[in-house]
Amino acid sequence: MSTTAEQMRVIKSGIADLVPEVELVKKLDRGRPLRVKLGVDPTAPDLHLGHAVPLRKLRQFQDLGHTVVLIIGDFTALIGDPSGRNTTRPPLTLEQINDNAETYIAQAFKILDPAKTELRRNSEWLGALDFEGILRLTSRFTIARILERDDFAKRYAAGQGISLHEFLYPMAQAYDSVAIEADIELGGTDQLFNLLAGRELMEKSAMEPQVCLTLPLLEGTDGVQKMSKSYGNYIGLTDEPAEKFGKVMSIPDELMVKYLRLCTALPVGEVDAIERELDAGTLHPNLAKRRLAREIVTLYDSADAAIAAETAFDRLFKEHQTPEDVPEHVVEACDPTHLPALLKAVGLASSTSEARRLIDGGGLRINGEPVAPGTYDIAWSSIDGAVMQAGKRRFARVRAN
RNA sequence: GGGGGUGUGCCCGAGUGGCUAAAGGGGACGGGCUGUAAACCCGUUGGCUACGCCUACCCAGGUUCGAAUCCUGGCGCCCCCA
Repeated sequence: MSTTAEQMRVIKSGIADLVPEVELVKKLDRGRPLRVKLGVDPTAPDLHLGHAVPLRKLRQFQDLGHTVVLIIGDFTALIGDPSGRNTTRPPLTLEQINDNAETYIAQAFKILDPAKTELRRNSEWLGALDFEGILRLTSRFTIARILERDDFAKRYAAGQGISLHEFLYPMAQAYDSVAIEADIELGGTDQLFNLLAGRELMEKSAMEPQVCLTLPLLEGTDGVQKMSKSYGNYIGLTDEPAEKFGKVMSIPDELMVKYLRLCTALPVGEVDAIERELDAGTLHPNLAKRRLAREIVTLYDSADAAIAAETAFDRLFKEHQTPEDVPEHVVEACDPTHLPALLKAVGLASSTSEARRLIDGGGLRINGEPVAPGTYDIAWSSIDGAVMQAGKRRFARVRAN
């Protein structure tokens, strides 16, 4: 195992906060593997790079020789983490939770080392609590303390209503830490309160309290909102390599280093070097971003897939050629063909109205040729087997059945 | 238990009887520029084989020539008092 100083350098790379740092140093100095906790909500079936951030950090811990305790919050999902939300979440059904948990685990092990991972579900101990146990647990917290949590405070002040069971979320999560005897718990910055609750509860339970490590929230491809499926700005771990590559290329420059640090397996020193070169202007941002996109595709798919994705990317955006794998649609031949209906049928537009807007806005090309605004009927001969392009990156080919 | 408020398009938010498919902003989409980045400029943003028709302002009724706007009942959310 490497020295404490070396470990700290890796651990601290890219993180938001570490409270308290001295305690982690003390724990590391003992030279024993730490129990590193991450609790996840099986609320979304598909993981994206945002979810992967804490998982990557866990992987770094594993590579340093520590043990990861991954807790599937199958019980807390019944509450739904209110963090960062301004409304109560609809609770999931047990079936949804179990299904989500399955896909979560499968995807998480694309990042984690199974040999150094202890997989637990918190229904194991939370489900065993009876009402008395719950009363004992809740007696350790005060309303005033809970209301210190930023999002609760805001919602309370704004009169938005907080369901009582949401108050229990931090306590349940804290109890997880007690149950598995965590040395350190990871989470997003919006999790700090919950992490500290775990620390406090451990102290009150006469245990050595866990250290809290927070990671910055990862902005999505829009560069503003945190990455989330509901904002449509996410890069999914199971996205097609070409799509993954393209999405990474579209992130704002300012986010590149953050992505390199939090989403790739590059050594800390190398990321530091890239950052310096970017700041100094000796490395072109576009090259750095390509490197980033390759790293990410390589990580989740393969090196070959990364090369193929980059080639396809250049073909499309540098040489302005149509991609090789255009989805083909078989339709009923019709002469003349009503273009809006066809675009809708092949999925290039969600409605005929939208299709018309696309045409009238000059956003439609057939075999690379722009279609004149107002062209709604078109001869079948000019579209049979042709590649239709909507905007810059959506393509479809049509054939008669 | 009592009193009050509020509910508009993807989101925020104007509108209090006709000129409203509904101001403005955000977002999104399309075009230009470019490194598919950012910034900036322009256009679009309910549906429909479409110079017209249909559906829309929480839901259901009603008043009216005409309602998102008025009335009745319901539902949701919020506040205050007890």
